[in-house]
Amino acid sequence: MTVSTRMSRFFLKTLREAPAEAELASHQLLLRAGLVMPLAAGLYCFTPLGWRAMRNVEELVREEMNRAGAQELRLPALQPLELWDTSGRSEIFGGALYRLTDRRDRNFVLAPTHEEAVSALAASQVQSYRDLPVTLYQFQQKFRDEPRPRGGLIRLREFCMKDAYSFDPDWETLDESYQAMFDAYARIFARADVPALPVEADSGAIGGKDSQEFIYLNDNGEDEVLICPACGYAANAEKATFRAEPPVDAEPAPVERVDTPGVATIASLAAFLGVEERQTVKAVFYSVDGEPVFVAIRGDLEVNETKLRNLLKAVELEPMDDGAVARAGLVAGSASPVGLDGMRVVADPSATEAANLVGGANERDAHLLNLNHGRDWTADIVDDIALAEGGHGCPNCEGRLEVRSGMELGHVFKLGTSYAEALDVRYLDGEGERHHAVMGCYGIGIDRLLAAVLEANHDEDGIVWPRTLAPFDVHVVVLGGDKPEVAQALSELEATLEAAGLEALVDDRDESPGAKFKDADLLGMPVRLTVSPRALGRGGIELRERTSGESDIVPLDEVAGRIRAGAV
RNA sequence: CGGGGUGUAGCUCAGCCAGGUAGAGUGCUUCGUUCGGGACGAAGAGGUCCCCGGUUCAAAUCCGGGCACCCCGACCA
Repeated sequence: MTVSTRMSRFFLKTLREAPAEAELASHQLLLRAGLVMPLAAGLYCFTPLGWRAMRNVEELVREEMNRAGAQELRLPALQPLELWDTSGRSEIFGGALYRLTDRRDRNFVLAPTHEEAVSALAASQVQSYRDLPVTLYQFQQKFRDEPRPRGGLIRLREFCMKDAYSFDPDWETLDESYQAMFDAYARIFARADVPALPVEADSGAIGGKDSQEFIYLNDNGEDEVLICPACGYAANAEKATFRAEPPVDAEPAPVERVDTPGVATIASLAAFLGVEERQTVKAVFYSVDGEPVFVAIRGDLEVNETKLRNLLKAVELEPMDDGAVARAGLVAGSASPVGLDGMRVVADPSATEAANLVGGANERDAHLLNLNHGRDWTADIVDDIALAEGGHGCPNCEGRLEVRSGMELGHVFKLGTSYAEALDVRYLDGEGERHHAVMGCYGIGIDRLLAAVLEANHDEDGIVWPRTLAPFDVHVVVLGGDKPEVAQALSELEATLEAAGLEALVDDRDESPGAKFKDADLLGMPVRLTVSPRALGRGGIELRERTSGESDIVPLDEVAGRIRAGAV
């Protein structure tokens, strides 16, 4: 049973102008339409109208989770710090983790995510392979002490996430659980009218295998993705690989020292010697968990710090400051992996596979010609640590990569056994042998999805809600409400809508017609019904579609049917 | 955490340079008129000029310190 909501009594204020703080379209609309009110940086109050929208987004996600066979549960947001020490993530999360103590000085955290808690729960429940596979999910507030919340609901310090976790007996069945979630995500974003592109993503230092993000390509996004228009390859910049320019072919020649006065960058070195940047080797220095690391990569490429961090399983990784560089005996601008002592050397294959590269001599204003890996220097670790950039070759075809920005709306991730090991999620197989469960995790930021829905569904007049997410099915504008025939028609209309299960927002305020129409456009319900002497004189109610702007006079007894016909 | 910007009525902003009664539009209240795309008139309510300190006879305004918010960057399972 539904009851229409009277705007004269509804807790809602719209704004004629957007507050100055808002830049993104979604942020402006959220404030102008009165869906949210900022309380502090990264923290928002949802008004009754905004909360209806949030609940609809949540319900859409819930339907698809249930359809995919996941089971809803609820885990606490407040958790003992000990749990996070057990998994090792109190350190990994660092400053982003909200910490607090209780009255007995015991340490707690406000959970930024729930792998630990769900694993602890699974550990207590899962015993046999008969208990698997299982996928559990919840809607829960997450707390992250973000250094810079931004963009309205785009990056928050407290937000609602739908987080799901799958537990499988092995990697093969995990593939199925993962695919079920992937498919559910595709349906969710399609139904929410937000175009989301699945891209390969970084799986982080915690281990794990496949990981994909659903990215809404948008100029205001925070994430960079590389896509190949030719074959459709798409990957987060943190993860992307590429086809580098081939090295210049040459037979190894003897090392030769040259004076290079004033040369301290790859560009100036290449220009000075008249060679290409890909014929040089670049040195970059990092402080990795307190230890200096020398990174060598071909001169035309940049280091991907995420790849490097994962490779070294580093918690803290930052470029070395000038003082640390000097203390390590390195000469910035002319550093060399040749004769380097007491320091780990990590190299990208681009630097080890090319012959006769130009590199630093470890003294100011001098470089060495014809450096060859294996002969003149040797890296401790050789692996892909190169950053893919726009214009690079696609790894899968002959195309060229393009850089686009986008918002991460969802993330699906094959975690593996790391949490199962840390928190002891084990089961007995058919032969009586004990194994760790293989996990996957799957997240969607509900608030951010709501923001993306607004980014993707608005025009110059305001919001254009997708039918599935609109806070109300219809927006009824009442004109001349003091006239008996209008009051009579309105009351019949409300009864009709109620009987049809349609939720209505009824603008019965004492406002001018223009003001009501403007608000109806701003609030963006899919259908606007106008009850007025004029429309009644023409034989019914005016029905106007928000999407097309087309309107029609419809007899009262056909209104519900018309609206339904337009619905999915 | 680095760089930039902004803080004056619910909202958008002016006033600050050059110290002296705190303003406009919009919104809100009341009355009347109006009634199909943010109507008109009249009367009203509404401010810790972000905070603390200093200079001065006098500070929204000048000086010092802090805080908050926004944007860019760093960071972001």
